[in-house]
Parts: sequence; structure tokens; C-alpha cells
Amino acid sequence: MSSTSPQPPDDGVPRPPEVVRRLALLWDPPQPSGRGRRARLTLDDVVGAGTAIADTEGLEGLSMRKVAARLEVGAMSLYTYVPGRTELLDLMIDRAFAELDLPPATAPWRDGLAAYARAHWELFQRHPWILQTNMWRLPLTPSVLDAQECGLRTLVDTGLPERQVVEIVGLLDAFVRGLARSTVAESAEKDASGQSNDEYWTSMSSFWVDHFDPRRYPTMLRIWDAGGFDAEATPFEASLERLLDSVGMAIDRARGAS
Amino acid sequence: MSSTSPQPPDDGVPRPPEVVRRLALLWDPPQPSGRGRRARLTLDDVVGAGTAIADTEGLEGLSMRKVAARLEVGAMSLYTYVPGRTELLDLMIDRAFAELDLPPATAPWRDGLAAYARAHWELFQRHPWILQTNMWRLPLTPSVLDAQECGLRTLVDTGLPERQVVEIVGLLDAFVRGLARSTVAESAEKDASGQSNDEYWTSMSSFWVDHFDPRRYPTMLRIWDAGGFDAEATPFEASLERLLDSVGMAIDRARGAS
DNA sequence: TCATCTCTCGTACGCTGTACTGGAACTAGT
DNA sequence: ACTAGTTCCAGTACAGCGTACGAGAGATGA
Repeated sequence: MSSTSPQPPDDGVPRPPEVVRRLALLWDPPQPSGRGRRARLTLDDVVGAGTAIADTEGLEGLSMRKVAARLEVGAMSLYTYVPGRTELLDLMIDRAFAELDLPPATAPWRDGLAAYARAHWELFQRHPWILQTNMWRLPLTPSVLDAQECGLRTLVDTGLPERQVVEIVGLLDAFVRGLARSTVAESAEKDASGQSNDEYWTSMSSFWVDHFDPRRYPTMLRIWDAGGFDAEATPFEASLERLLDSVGMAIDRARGAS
Repeated sequence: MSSTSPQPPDDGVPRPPEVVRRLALLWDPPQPSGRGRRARLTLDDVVGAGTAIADTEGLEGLSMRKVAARLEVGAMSLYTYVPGRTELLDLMIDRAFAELDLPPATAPWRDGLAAYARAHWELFQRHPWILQTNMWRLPLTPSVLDAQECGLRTLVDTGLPERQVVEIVGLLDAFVRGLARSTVAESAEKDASGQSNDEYWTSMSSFWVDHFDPRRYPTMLRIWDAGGFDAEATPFEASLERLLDSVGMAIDRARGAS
């Protein structure tokens, strides 16, 4: 999902140890070293507990103390498995992206790209907290790169210039994330906070009664009257098809030009 | 930018007072009531100070204590102007969206929609913290609705069914937000934390040397070798044109069908 | 057995948002 | 000019957060 830019190897660069540790934890899961006291938990237990909490309470409800409590462990014990909250989140994201049901390399580009988009869409429904992460740079994580690789692969043999492949996958990612944000996560939030659903509705109704000025917003009123806002079906599939159409146009153009 | 859904007025619904207060603060700015002690600050001072801090330090650097310190005022004094941090953020967002340079109603749909998208794009460059807000529902704020009204207005007379107008504006919003997230904010973050740029680069290089497996990610390697990743020019304009093309197709289809 | 290593976790520090409260400053009415 | 009414100011305090530190517990290799 993230836009990543491979760099040539450069051995002369100093490496801050916390960066190295962070990456090592993701790419080389630690093997238990016989010696010393036995661990009560595994790294996966910790990541799983964090995910469970974030799934139900959102990212703002995820605290080290809560994770520890769920595992019936002292708060500071977590820090033997994970350097800190940031790295825990990295691992949670990796674990979540590993769940993606990615299309096979053999799929034709349109099917593959649609499946790629839907897989992410469903992932964001299961784990809406991913959309709450800062995410203007997903972590450099195995599963995240697997997904990225898959997305690029669907288009790399279509004749499009490489730069445009990157651009299109980025556009698709932006689309899925953005739409998931305004649609999926909303309902998840409502479910989580129980009465929040009513409260939100109330806030809306209070707004329309007290503050909405039809003269200031005539277009919205007109669209409302025409029923344009009550879209019980999410516009995901329709918008996706539109997007894929435009990708098809770009491919045709590229093939015509070569 | 948000997807809003007007509801019919319903006077029988109870209204939680904090919701009413929150909306009132946004829509009916408080007039000073002659009586009592004179205020040292205005609401706008507080919102401005908050915006200034968020612009330079990001949203995680915005705390009530810092805002108060910048205004040379006790922390608790802020609470006479603003019920809490949440509402301060609402006001900051409203103020930011008021800066949008929206296209006139007379513009042809393609120019208008492009200007609408670019205005948001530039706004997110000036105030990247907006992208950090939860934002799976922008606040019901005058300026936010102005923007939404403008976006819908550009398409409402093109012959598209109302539902599709809403869908397309939503898609465009998602696109701009998503791309801004992965592009704009990244550089802003680097500027803010100074050495973070080097550090990030270092982390990358460390990654490519130690962990990247070309056999696992052949497509990424291939695209990298072809120079597909070194896009110094942001793909915003190119992707926007592609998106507008697909909107044009939808409009032609709608006109042909009617 | 004992040194060594690793995991466990209580305590503590600095940060956050904000409830409460007493006091300061100002105006309106008399 | 005085008082009553009203508003703003801010110190203190509390619960929650991430996590640095260090003492103790449990396991292993020599």
C-alpha cells in the first residue's frame, strides 16, 4: 500500500541502532536462545492481544497497560518482547496485511487489480484501526511489501511505462484508503461506542434544525431532495469500476503509442 | 470534503447539551456580553495559536498547555474559550477550510473540479495536520460544507444522476486526501523533525542492505531498475487528469442514456 | 554449586486532558 | 460610591499515558 522507493545499497551510512532493531524484529523474528528464564509469552501473543484491543476499541483505546492486562502480565513485561508502542504497531500492521487474500500472478490485470483493491477494502473492514495510523508511510514490513509487489505485478506486463504503473497503484491505494475511511470506519466506530450511533444521529438532526441554511447550500438541498445522499449501497464497487475503466484507457493509449 | 447526508428535521429528538454547544460554537460565534470581566483573548487567538503549533509540530505536538504557553496564559484559561481539545480541533479545521480558494459557480465542470481538487491539495500542503485528524467524518462546519457544496455544484448540472455526483465527489476527495497523505505530509514531516530526513534515508538503506530479498520482490526490483520509482514530479496532476477523464466518460454515458 | 543470562514487574518521571475551586476584574443597578 | 452579578484567570489535582531504571526470579552452562 505504501509508496516505496528502493535505493541502491550504500554501506558507508551509519545506522542508528533503534532503526536496525526495529527492522530486525520485523524481518528476523527472534529465536529463543535456550539460556535464561523461560518466556511466559510469545511475540505473537503480544501482537495478537494488541490487535484484539484495537479491533474493538480503536487505536486510541490501545495502551500498553491494557495489552498487558489482557495477557495477565505486568505492563513492563511487554518491553521484553517489543521495544515500544511504535514497534508494536508495526508488527500489528504486518500481521494484518498478512491476512490479505491477494490474487495470483496469473490473473489478468483487471481481475487482479480488482481483487487487490477488494482485499484491502475487506482488510480495512476487519481492522479499521489501520486507517487510524499515521500512515503517511506504512512500515517497511514483509507483508506490506508483499501486497505492494502484488499490486505492481498486475500491471507491470501490460505495456504501461513503469512510472505509470507506480502511479496507478498509488492512486488505487489512495482511493481504497480514502473511501474506507469515510465509510467503513464510520460504522465500526458506531458499533464500538454503542450509543454513539444515536448520539451521532441526534447531533445531525440538531444540526439540520438549528443551523443548516438552505440558501447557503442549495446544491446539497437539491441533491438531498433527489435522494442522492441515501446510498445504502456503498459506492465502492461502482467507483472501482470507473477507476479500472480509466486504467484500461491508459493501457490502450500506451499500447497504441509503442 | 466529508460525505454528509442531510436528514429531515425531527423535533422530537433529545439533544445532548455538549453536542449543541459544539455546534453552536461553530455556527454562532459567541458575542461578548458586555457584563463581567473583559477577555484577554479572542476565540480566534486561541484557534490561531493552535493552528500555528499544529503547522510546525504536527498534531501530536499540539497540547492545551503549549497553546496556552504560546498565548502567555494559564492552561486552564483556554477552557473559557473552548470546551476542550476536540472542539478546538473542529474550529481549527473550519478555519483552515475557510482558506480554500474555491472555483466560481460559473466555471465549466472540468475546470471547476480540477480547481476544487487543487485547492484541497494546496490546503493539505499548508496544513498537513488536517490529514492526521481522525477524519472519518469531518466536522459539520460552515467552511467544510462550503467546500462540499462547491464540489457538488460543479457536477450537478452535467446531467449525471444525483447519486453519481455524490459518488464522484467522494472519490475525488478520497483521491486527494490519500495522495496528499503519502506525498505531501511526508516532506512536511521531514522538515519538521530536521534530521528525520537523514534518519529515514538511513533506515531505508539499512533495509535494502540487510533485509530486501530480490527473489521475493522481483517486480519491485524490475521497476526500480527501470527508474519507475524516482518520480521527482508528484503524480498528482497526471492522476487528476486520468480521474477527470473517467468523469468525462461517465457524463457522456449519462447524456447518451437520457 | 555458582556465575550468568533472561524474563518479570514495582516504582517513578514527565507528559497528557481537564474537573474543581477560589479569587480577580469588570459592569450594571442602586 | 457601593454592592451585586457576572465573567475570566489560573493553581492544584487526578487519572491516564509511554517508558527508564533496577531489583528480584527462574533457568542454564560450567
